[in-house]
Amino acid sequence: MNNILSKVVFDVKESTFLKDPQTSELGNRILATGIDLINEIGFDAFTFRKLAQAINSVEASIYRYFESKHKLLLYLTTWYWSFTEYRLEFTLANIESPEERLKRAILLLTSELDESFSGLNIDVVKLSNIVIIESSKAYLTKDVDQENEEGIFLGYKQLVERVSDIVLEINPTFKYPNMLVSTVIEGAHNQRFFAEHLPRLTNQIKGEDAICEFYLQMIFKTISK
Amino acid sequence: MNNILSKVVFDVKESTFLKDPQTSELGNRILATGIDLINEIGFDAFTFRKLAQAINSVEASIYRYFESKHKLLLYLTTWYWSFTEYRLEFTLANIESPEERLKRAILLLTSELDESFSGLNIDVVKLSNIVIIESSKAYLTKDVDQENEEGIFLGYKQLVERVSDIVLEINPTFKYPNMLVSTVIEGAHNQRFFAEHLPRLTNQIKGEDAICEFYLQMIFKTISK
DNA sequence: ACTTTAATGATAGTAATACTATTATATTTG
DNA sequence: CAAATATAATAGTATTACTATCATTAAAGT
Repeated sequence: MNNILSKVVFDVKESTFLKDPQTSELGNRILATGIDLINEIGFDAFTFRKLAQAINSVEASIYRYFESKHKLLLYLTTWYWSFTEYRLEFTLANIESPEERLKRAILLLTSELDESFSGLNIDVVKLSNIVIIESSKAYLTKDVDQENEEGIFLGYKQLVERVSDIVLEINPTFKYPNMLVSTVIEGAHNQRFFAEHLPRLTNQIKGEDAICEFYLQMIFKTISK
Repeated sequence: MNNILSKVVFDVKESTFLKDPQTSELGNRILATGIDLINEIGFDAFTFRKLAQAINSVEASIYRYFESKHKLLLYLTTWYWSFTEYRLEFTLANIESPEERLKRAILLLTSELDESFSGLNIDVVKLSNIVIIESSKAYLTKDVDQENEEGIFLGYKQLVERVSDIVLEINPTFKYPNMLVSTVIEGAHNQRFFAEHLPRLTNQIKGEDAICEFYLQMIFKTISK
């Protein structure tokens, strides 16, 4: 799907930015180098001052795009969900069997992103690592309710509901589709993190992607009648 | 189990504190009021200055107990895991059937803590809310590896492995017991948070604790042959 | 009772963070 | 060519996350 991507714009809620960073060169540098830097030093140690230095600019200029580093994180995660939903639609296109659709969806949501996508100024491999480690910090705050009202999490909810709908196609009486899907998405992030840093909390099996395998089994068994 | 608790000491790794807060009056005030304050304003807005004011003391005194607010969070979460493991052993005592043991374990890990436990100077209901919202921030940092080496997450791993062992009793060929259990623990936290703040990511069903029900079903179906 | 020690309080200070404001300069657009 | 816009440069503020020093008080040892 590589070169199609240059023609696609991924939705990001306007309330995450003051000025759309994709519309200027500086804005794009903020995104690209921001992703690099967060990846390298972690979101907690990341500051706009450090980012400004890395792009040979100044703090004040970055603040014209983003109110705070938290808003930048929201921007990046919502961009990622929009990107993921787009990939999902591609993956599901022309597939009829709901079981096959669900399988493909779960694989997409749980596997490691390692392909590079040309035509994007955003390094999605690095971004997906940021999402694994930092995205929960985007909502685990005292501002969730406010930000939720502003619609910031709409993309994430849509993604969850899209997959939930496939679950319901397979088993219309299953009572917890959203719970199942959000458990899988967040769980897969956690397990990737555990595999690298706290391996006793997970299981790694040589020659297979245990995380994908586990969640595939889990989801199909759980929704079976 | 109420009054037994006053005789029990829960393990907390020494590397989380400089001076054991449970051994002094000020230390205990730091814990009790710290929990209140984190609960109220959230960990991000929480500072030692604010805590010092709340207990009529000074920042410097708190720093004699904890190196940083992050270490205090580690202290609280490891205390909580130790407390949870203790409750788990109580809940499983004298129960033989592994299915019943697993059921009880899952209920304990996924249900809301709302009983109060006398004989403790720590408000475990508030602490469990902190664990739901903030505990993942304790490990989602660049210091995990270091802190893991210091043994800080041992209690959590033990808890996971204890429940994993029951899973293996029921199905010795199941390949992903730790993954399953850590998915349930972290998932239950997420779902409690979603139920309150991002309800479209979960499913709520009148008259039942959907979170417990879901994870019970999920776990038993997933490990079935 | 007297002395040492330990624990806390009071105060001060530093470097970094998370911003806001102002002005100057360069670039684009109408 | 004028007006608007974007960025850079500089400065400044309040808060955070600490560290250091010294005085006071309380407890413990002899």
